[in-house]
Amino acid sequence: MASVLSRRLGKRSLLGTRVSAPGALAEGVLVATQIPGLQTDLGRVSAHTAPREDGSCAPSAEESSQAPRFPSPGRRQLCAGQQVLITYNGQECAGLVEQHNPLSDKVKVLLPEQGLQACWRVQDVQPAAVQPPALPAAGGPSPAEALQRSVSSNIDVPKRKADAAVEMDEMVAAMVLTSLSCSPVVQSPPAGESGIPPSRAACDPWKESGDVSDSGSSTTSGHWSGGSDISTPSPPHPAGSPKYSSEALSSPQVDDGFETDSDPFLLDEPAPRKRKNSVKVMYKCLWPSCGKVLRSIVGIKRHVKTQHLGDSADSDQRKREEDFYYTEVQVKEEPAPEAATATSPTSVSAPIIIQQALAKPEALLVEQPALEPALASSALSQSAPSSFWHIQADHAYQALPSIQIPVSPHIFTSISWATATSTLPSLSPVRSRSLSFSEPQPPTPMLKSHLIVASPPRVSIGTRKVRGEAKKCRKVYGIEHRDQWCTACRWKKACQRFLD
DNA sequence: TGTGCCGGGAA
DNA sequence: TTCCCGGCACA
Ligand SMILES: [Zn+2]
Repeated sequence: MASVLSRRLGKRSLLGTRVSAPGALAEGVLVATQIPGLQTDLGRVSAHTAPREDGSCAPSAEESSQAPRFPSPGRRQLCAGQQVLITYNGQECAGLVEQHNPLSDKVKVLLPEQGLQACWRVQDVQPAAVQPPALPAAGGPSPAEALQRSVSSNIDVPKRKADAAVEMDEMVAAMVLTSLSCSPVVQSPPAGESGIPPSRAACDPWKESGDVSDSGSSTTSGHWSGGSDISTPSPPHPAGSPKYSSEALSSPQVDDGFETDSDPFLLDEPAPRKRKNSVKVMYKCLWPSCGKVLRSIVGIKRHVKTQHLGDSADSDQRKREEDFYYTEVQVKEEPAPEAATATSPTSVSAPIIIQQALAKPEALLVEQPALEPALASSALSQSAPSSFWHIQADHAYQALPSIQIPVSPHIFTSISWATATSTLPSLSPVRSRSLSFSEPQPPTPMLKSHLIVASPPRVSIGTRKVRGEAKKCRKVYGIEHRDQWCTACRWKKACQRFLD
């Protein structure tokens, strides 16, 4: 377990890196992506900044552009997303390369400041990098530039080789083709291993991807509660491959704690929102050179469509394509390990309860954060696995209700990364929430609702508890010595002194 | 029939 | 909350 724990932690910290990775993928050449102004158009909804909280993807998201580091000295190859300066209206303005056609030597540049997009000849476009700091024409350094400059200095220059990027492209292309030819559901991770680091190769891609998003909410201790994934295909998200690799590149660390479980009950649950430690779902662009992270699915789709697939996304194919270029990532908004301290009202009310001592540490540390409040509290208060507390104090009877409850198996929840969402039926939504138990559970769905999982399975509602054969106070002391009975017995309640 | 205890009610 | 008891299930 310990290992799991540590792993989990690692994962957590990892989160950020991963997100920012995409940029890295591009081998540092191209990079960032959007410009604030531009984004407005694309769906500003996204809080590109959100991920930043953990310092993760700050740079990659937007303002930053590593264009300055653009290596290619010789022939100018502009990459999408690269920041350039062009002369517009006799003025130099910063722009973003959207597309570079080497054949015609035309560069499609987006001018966020002007809010337009146009084609320039390559000669007319110069990488922003070349510009001396003060250069930014008339008005002095454009805010965007300044920003970028400062930010870029912090960016970790990706170690990836160019060929890796190329492979990525191929992979992606293959991916897309594959996806178009067959149902995404059936897809299996393409042999895109080429771009995947060895460390990664050994791991189950799906798990990997799943974990990525889930930051510490899942637990490895569990098993696939779902047992047989009803939707075997679901985990394999179309975008799996691209994403996979991109993440791999950025974060060698492996995460296998991920579990998917297509429990029908949970499928449609707005899990992310409910998480105590609020896991934010973001959508990351998987385009090889783009690491854009948007908050809304619509935004990301639009981004992919407009930025990578071309605006003319009208064909059915196109529409689908975009789905393959983004993935859902989950960003932990704030680590809330303290959640463990939050106790359920019931447990609090019973001072006698000592369960903390027996509570599995990992349960508290690991799953707790992932649990939704209701679950969390219940699970917490009874984290001692199937054990009763024998309270010596006669008055323990009062506390009985809370302690006597056989501890129900821990319920861990984890969010598997999901790309497709319910809005994309064609892609077979893979969003799922998995539940795992610390103890083996019968495949039978014992959870009618995740909210009631804490209810002790042992005490079947409506059925009387089978009377134990152990002698109770009444028998032991006899009616004549009723004063020696335990309180419970005196009150005709379940004996507290002689537990079964 | 005795025992164990749930559910409910009175103080 | 504390205490008591009706009444049911079970042995
Ligand atoms: Zn007793």
